[in-house]
Amino acid sequence: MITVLVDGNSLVYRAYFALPTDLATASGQVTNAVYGFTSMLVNLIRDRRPDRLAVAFDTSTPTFRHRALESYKAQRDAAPELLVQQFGLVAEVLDALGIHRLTLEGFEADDIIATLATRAADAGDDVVVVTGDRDAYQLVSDPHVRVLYNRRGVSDYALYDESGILERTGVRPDHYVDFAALRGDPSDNLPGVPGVGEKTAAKLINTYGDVAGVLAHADEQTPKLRENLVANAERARTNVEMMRLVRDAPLTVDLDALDFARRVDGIRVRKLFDALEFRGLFDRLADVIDLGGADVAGADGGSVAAPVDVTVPVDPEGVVDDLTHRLVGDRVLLGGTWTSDRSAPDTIALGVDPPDGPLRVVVVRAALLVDPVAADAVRRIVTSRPIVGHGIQEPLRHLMDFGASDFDVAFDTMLAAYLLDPARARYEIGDVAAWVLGRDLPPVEVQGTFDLDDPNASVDSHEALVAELAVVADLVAPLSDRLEAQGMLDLLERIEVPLVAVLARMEHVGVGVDVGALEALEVDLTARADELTRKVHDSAGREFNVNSTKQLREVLFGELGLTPSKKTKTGYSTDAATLEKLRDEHPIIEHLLAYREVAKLRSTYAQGLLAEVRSDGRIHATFNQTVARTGRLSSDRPNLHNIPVRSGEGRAFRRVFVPRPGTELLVADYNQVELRCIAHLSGDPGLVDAFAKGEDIHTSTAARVFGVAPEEVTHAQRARAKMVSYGLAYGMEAYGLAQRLAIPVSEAGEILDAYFAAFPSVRAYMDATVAEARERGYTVTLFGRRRPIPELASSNARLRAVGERQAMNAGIQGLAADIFKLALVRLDHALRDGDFASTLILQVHDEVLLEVPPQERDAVGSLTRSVMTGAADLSVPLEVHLSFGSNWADAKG
DNA sequence: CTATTCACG
DNA sequence: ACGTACGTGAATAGT
Repeated sequence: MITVLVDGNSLVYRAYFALPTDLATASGQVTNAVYGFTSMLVNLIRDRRPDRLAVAFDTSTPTFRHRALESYKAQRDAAPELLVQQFGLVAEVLDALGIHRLTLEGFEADDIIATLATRAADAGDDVVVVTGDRDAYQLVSDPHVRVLYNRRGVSDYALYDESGILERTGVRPDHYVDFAALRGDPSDNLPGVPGVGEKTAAKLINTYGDVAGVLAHADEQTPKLRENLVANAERARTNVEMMRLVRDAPLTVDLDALDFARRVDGIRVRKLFDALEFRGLFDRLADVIDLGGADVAGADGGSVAAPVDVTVPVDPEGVVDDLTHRLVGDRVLLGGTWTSDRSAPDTIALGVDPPDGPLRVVVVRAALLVDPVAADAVRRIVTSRPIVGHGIQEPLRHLMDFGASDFDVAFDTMLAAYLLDPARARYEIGDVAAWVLGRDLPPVEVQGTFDLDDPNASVDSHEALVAELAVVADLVAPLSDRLEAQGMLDLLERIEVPLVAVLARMEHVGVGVDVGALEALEVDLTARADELTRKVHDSAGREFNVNSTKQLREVLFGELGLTPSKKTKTGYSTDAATLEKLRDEHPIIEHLLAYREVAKLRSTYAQGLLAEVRSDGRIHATFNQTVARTGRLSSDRPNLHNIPVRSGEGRAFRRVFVPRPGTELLVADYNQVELRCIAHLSGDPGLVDAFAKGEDIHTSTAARVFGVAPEEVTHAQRARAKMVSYGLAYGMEAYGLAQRLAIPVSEAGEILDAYFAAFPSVRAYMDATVAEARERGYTVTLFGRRRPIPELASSNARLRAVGERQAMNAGIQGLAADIFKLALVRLDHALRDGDFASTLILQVHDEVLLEVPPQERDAVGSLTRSVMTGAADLSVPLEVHLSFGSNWADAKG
């Protein structure tokens, strides 16, 4: 017997915030929460197949928790009006679906669920509690109960059993309440013990068993922790009472009354869903429960299906057979699906498109590739002929796990689409098909063989994959034509396409991390963040969430009466530049700035990077080739392009990036590549000359701008010149320069004027670039890369100014990106052609990291330098700085 | 999901 | 009078 108990309040609340409130009926009734909740319910019925099902809600009467604590009451009263008015509709949906709604005066939905879960588990049911409230973790102490926890949105769930809770929280479910009481729960508006986070709370509870035990042993803790425990003992005890769910609430409903019929009055449901305008939901519902015939709708259009010959081999021998006998052709189509964390493939799809017959596809399930014979067959196919696909980087990265390494990528439809319009948010195959071919993904008529006993092997489940390969084959020619017509085919074939395998290899290899050192940083930063939080609270005279700009605003500009400077959309800004100006007004500012720095390092870098370290002790980030509108690459999961370097404190994180044993790290970076691009593009004699002579560019710029001899240039003048040079690439104005240099706008204006007087061609270039872009509607880099700038045609002057700055920047940043990409491709090829063991592991816009065995040090050093300096032939030389080291920080010196 | 803040080139 | 430097990604709070 499967009993599913849903916390209605929690999920309706989640749905409301997950979906936009412009989801409404024609008459204006907002339905986002009802819609989201109903959708969750349908999925729940589909995935869990409940025999018993109930949804519990809070009532408006106060409970013992409200009586105990004022602050507890405050938060519920804050529920938005647009949400409150949807609860009635939620009830209507549940009634129409024959799902029991439960409420109990004086108790919350949680308590009803705790009580029913306990009863059902005692009766031997398998209980699944569905909620977005972590308090429910405590219920998993019963082995018959699991929690399906809504992490965020309407579809991101995790199912926790006892070991899941332990893994997630660090404590067993029966310890959860005591753990949470120490740590506090912001979503319940219950603060915990200051200085005690997840880690400390888990350690304490696992050592002493419960809050009482921890308090009894407060003496044995470090002085600060002891002090905090003693001072907040009462709060911790109260939290336990607040968080402990009631398992014996006086519910009169009988378990058997919760049976879920799975058969409803379809007409009634249809009427309600029609009124709510839930068309798609009704169809989905029809798949999971019996609507008594009300779901019979007219057949849809029915376009002609392209025949595709698909096989899904069920064993390694089948893989070998199908690949060798069925995939005979000149090129191979490649696609696949993978796990959501991108750590492994689920399937690899391989196809051929013979000119005289239907597309032939073999869908290989990744599980079969553990067999070396199957893996070898796949490897042979993908390394023996040109590859065509849509977003090939991902499958290539996974294929490298199975030993494939030399790829000949012929065409990638995703990259082609990106070059044609780099401003798109997504390049899904369906979007590109609609855009280029003017049609949706074709329905495919699947013929072929598969194992009837294995649902995972069914051809149907691979339909999308097969349709993708079919469309890819159709897209190559039209995309090539368009690129050719726009002069970008070369850019695709000579830079973007060859780069795919290079990036896949870098992702596959990953970068080594000293996990111990990173953990030590986290511990240290956590202690300091806690300390600084206390100092901020002390200075403020009260506790508040320092991370909340809203609360911080109240403290700084309300209670403390400090002077705000700039505004954001929602109120006064509290950013670092603002705080910096207030430094002398109040001691809280110094603590705040210190806190911000430490908190950033802790959350984004210490915790963020640790979470990304794979079991091989390395981080395998993704390098995106179709994200940045300028042609740059971007990095995510994690972003390795913004590892701290400017502050000494942050630089510690570069020390944890280490080469694999037996190798050194080589860092090669272009010297002032964007400024050199400006020099080349503008042809400014002064700038070109300075670079040609190998002068320190910022010093010689300062000399010209400030009218002094180069050896007379002061540090401040050089710093100002540097700021001007870089600001230039972005279209900076006097105001912006003044802000950054903390000087009057008039003075900044004089500096800019002096700059343009010294380098007149630079201004001419900027003007010409903007004019050309306005004319064409897009900019073009030296390598032919285009960037549309629609803002230039806007009637809004502000938007137009934005477009002008983008136009100025696009040619510069884009050229630098093109040069760097070409260097990466050539360097990778040179290393592999030369049979070096050295490998590329990371790139950061103008910098590349390699792991180099000591014996290759000299050869790879000079190879890297020559490839990078030779990547483009500009009117100024490209210079490259090389350094070796045992970590990223050392190799920067 | 949006706004704010902050890390990098 | 108004805004004021380009391009990214991640964490957090709050709606």
